[in-house]
Amino acid sequence: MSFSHKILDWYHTHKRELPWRETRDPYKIWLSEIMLQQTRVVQGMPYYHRFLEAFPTVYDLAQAPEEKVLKLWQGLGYYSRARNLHATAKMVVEQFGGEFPRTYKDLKSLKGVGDYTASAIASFCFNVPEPVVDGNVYRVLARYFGVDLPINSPSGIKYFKELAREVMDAEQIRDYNQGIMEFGAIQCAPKKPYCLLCPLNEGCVALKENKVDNLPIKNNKTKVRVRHFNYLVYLDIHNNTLLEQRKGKGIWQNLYQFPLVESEKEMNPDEMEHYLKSESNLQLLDMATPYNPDPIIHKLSHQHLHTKFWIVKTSDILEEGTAWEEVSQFPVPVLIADFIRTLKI
DNA sequence: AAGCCGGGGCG
DNA sequence: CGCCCAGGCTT
Repeated sequence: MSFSHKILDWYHTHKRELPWRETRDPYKIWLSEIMLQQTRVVQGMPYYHRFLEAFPTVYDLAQAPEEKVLKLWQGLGYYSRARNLHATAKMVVEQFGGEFPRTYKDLKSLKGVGDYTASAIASFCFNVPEPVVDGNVYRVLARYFGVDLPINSPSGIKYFKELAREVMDAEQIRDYNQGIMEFGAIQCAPKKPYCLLCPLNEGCVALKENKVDNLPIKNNKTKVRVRHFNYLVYLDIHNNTLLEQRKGKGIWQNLYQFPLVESEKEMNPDEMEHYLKSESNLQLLDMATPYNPDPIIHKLSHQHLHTKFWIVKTSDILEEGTAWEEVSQFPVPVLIADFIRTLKI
């Protein structure tokens, strides 16, 4: 039996029942695919249901304010996905008459839709014979065929895409694509796959050559950058505080936060006092006090944010401020959301 | 070609 | 603590 037929057989026996597998509606498929980029199924699932409830159609999503989209996305990470999701909803409504395009090429022109996602939507919804190559597929192909090209090198990416196209089942592309990903997620797992009862163990090069733990190959380990954040949690006598929206290039674009002072090293109360006296026009009631004397270390995949929250009480009225009760309405990073939850006014 | 972009779970 | 997750965009 061929590689693809073994995948299909395994899939029909072991597939999980996932909501986006019960439909061919490109809106729902697209939504699920964007959410599942670099995200586990269990993590994305509740967001998927909440989004469909809030935005039943692409028109509802297109008409929503971006803040509402970001708020619903809060906690899922990689927020450019949410901004691109919103932009694409508008594109579909305005340029495609509310209907998703049906070809790989047109799908790939949508914001946030790259090679994988275009192939996924085209094959799942419209039976277009395009192979999907995600992290699962890289692992399955690298092991089964014994490919040691780095999966994140241009030559590796090209090679795996061509290999995926050669071994796919074009006649059953929807189930085959879902099947090979599911096989990678469940059976050919990253760590400790149970090769003893794998239906593909007979032809698996990695198993034969004892390379299962060494494939796939991936280089360029990301190194972590350490930053020191000081958030100024202003409070006036009405319990109003200040929020600002993150602009520019870096992390958390368009999300909200308290006014931020970034420093080279951890700041102590004297340094903060000095900073506030020189940079702030507000009348302070007493010294700024760190809510957490030991920095909270918020870990992103490529940055460690050593963070102190400073309570800054002022006798002035924060005219541009936000009532503390309203703060939780804004889309914020998890770091901020956790703090808001724990602070008792 | 390399870097950047979140948050969570697991061994 | 490092790796991985239904990747994509920017430089």
